[in-house]
Parts: sequence; C-alpha cells; structure tokens
Amino acid sequence: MSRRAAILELAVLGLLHDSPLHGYELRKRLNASLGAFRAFSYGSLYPCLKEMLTRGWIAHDGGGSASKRSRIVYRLTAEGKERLQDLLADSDPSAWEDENFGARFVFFAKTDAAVRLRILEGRRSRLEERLASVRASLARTRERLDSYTLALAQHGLESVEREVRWLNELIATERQSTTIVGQSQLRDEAAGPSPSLT
Amino acid sequence: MSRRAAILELAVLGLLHDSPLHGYELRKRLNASLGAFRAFSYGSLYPCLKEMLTRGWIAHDGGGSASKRSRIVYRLTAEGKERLQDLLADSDPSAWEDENFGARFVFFAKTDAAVRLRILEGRRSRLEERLASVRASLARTRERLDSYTLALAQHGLESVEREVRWLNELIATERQSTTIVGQSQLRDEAAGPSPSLT
DNA sequence: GTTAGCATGTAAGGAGTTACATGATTTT
DNA sequence: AAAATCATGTAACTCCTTACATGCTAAC
Repeated sequence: MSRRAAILELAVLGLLHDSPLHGYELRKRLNASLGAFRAFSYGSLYPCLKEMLTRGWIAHDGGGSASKRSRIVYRLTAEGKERLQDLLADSDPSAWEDENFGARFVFFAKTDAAVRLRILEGRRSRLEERLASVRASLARTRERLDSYTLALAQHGLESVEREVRWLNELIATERQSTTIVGQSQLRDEAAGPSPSLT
Repeated sequence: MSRRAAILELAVLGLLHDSPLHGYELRKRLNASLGAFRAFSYGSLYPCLKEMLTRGWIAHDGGGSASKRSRIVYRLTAEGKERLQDLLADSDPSAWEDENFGARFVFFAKTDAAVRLRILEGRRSRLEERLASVRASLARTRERLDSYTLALAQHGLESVEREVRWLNELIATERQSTTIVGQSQLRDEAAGPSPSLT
C-alpha cells in the first residue's frame, strides 16, 4: 500500500490538471517545474501512476480496442481534482518545509485565494521560527566558531530573511486582491496577482 | 557493509576532529552544525559509529577494566584524520550539490587552502550550470507559465545568483591568502580569511 | 520515589534511486 | 539498417526514520 509521497502525487495531479500527459513527458515536466528542489526517476513515477490509477485519481483511455500502444496518456478524474484541492489545502506541519512549500507554490494558480494565503502565512511563520532558533544558537556559540562556519551561518540567515521579505510582498498582494475582488476571484486564476519582484 | 552515507561519516569525523564526544552529544552538535540542510536520528548515527569503529576511523576507551559504562566517548584515530582529508578532498560530482557542499564547507577550517579553493570553484561551476539550465528552460516556457510559477522561478534564480556572488568573494579572499602566505598557511587554520559579508 | 532528560541500541519499514530489461519510433 | 531517443516497467538495494526496548542519573 505504501502511503505515497504526497509531493509526487501532488505534482502529478497538478500537471495533469492542465492537460493529459503520458509518463515520460510527465517526468520531464515534473523535473522542470520542481527542478530546483526535487527530482524524480521513472522508478518512483511509474509505480505512483499505477497506484493513483487504482485509487481513481487518474484514468487512461483503455476504451479503444487495439489502439496505439506504447504511450499511455493519463488524465485527471473528478475525484483527482478534489484530491488535488485536498492536498493543496492540507496544513500538516510538514507542508511548510522547503520542498513541500515549493510544490504547493508551483500549483498556486490551481487553488483559491484563502488556501494560498494560508500557505504563504504558514511558510512565513515556519521561516521565522527557523530564524529565531538559528539566531539563538548563533548567539550561544558565536565565540567558538571559525570564520567559515560563521560565514555559512550568516549567508544562510540572509537567504531566509530574503525569503521572508518576498513572502511579505506576496501576502500583501494577495490580501489586496482578496479585499477588492472578494470571494469570486477563483475565476481569474490563470493571471494571478503579479507581485513586484525586484 | 552498506557503503555509508559520506555526509554523516564526514560530519562525525569533522566534529571529533575538535574533541572526543559520545553519541548523544555528537547528534546534538551534528544537527546544530548541519541543521540548515540536514538532520540525523540515532537510528542512523549509532550504526554509523559502530561501522566507523570497525574500520578504525574512530576509537573509544575500552582499555579501563570496569570503568563507567553509559557514555561511550569516541575519539578520532590517525587513520580517521586521513579519512577526513580524503572525504573533504574527494571531488565526486555529487560533492557540489547543496547538502554535500554545505557539509564540506562546515569543516573548511580543517583542511588546506588548495582543497578549499577546489571545492569553492566546483560549487560555483555547479551553480552556473544550474543558472544556465533554468534560464534556458525559462526562456522556452515563459509564455505558458502563470505568474506564481514565474515568481518562484525568479526568486530561485536570484537566490542562486546571490550564492554565486558570495562564492566569488570567498574565492577572491582565498586566492589572496594563498598568494601572500604561500603554502605554509595550513597552520593558521582556526582563524580563516574572514571575508567581508555584507 | 517518580518524573524528566540523558544515553545507547535495534528491527521494521518507507521513500526513493540505480540498473536492468524490453520494445517502439525517429533520425542519420 | 544502425544509432539515438522515446517509452514503459521491475527488482534489488540504499539510506534513513519511526517506534520500540532498555537502563542510568538528576531534579523535585
């Protein structure tokens, strides 16, 4: 049974939400979208597709008699769409970690403003916890550290601070859109709020 | 047998290079040093210690008769020190990936300038490859992407660019130290070159 | 004297990769 | 017609976590 890695399942559902795809192509897009934080091999993708098929999240045209074999094109079912929303909305504490947040963010345009806001805020508070704990541990051990370890810690801190500022901008933009447009903006998904990115 | 994860072995050798430690304490320091990119549980640490013991990289005082049990304090052997240098110097392509680079950088002060420089340059060229491939894929697909995916890609690119600049500074500093002091600077390890970090 | 934290260890299992096996289709 | 690359799939193996089992030692 093997409780499938949420991240791979999420990514497959997200990609198939746009258009039907076969495994080989799916894997290329997977590693293009998630490329920065994660890569998957066929050895994990194909078994995952198999299981998602039995669960009913996805389907393929097995209808035709002796149709062209080779490519097996999967598409999302209605249950699969629901499942995608559930996965995106799920706020298990691990959802704020680097990889899981990244995977959710990639498919942001496929969910609604309330969920987006919750994810962004969850991520931000996760990063702020991390900042606090790193700063504390740095204050405790600063004297004992060589300059390389210090330089790494410093660079790490600044990266996290940068991400927090980025999240602040995104959150501000989301709130504006929500306030002005109200609930019914679930329709203008494809465009998104276009936050400033300088 | 299980070809042990280089990263855990490296970290243990690096920590014991400073002072003898027992497993429990080792794990705390491990997750403090590597904290940002990696965490280990006892379930991987203790078996690793056991194997490193049989390989002769580390040793513990089994000499005393019925000495205080409970804590088992490990120290680095001469072979262990060599092994640490080998691991730090090893330039397997995977050595430039995030986690592996981080682990090497943490123990930079424990190796010599030539190795440091090679690692920094290896990491930089790895990042430049990544930049090139992300930029290429972005150029190809820019039109098809929603603004969220674009924002994430943009933020990711800027993070990598920032790290490249950071590496450039470190490399420049290393080169200066090497040129001025020559080979014999292996002695002033503990201090390090103190690059500017603004 | 009992709770909390220190300290060591192991067995089962999860999540994924590598390497292999196989065949179709396109390119040269 | 050979070589490359598209396409699917599986078995073995790696690395690590979780959960458990066990006892010591300090604090209240």
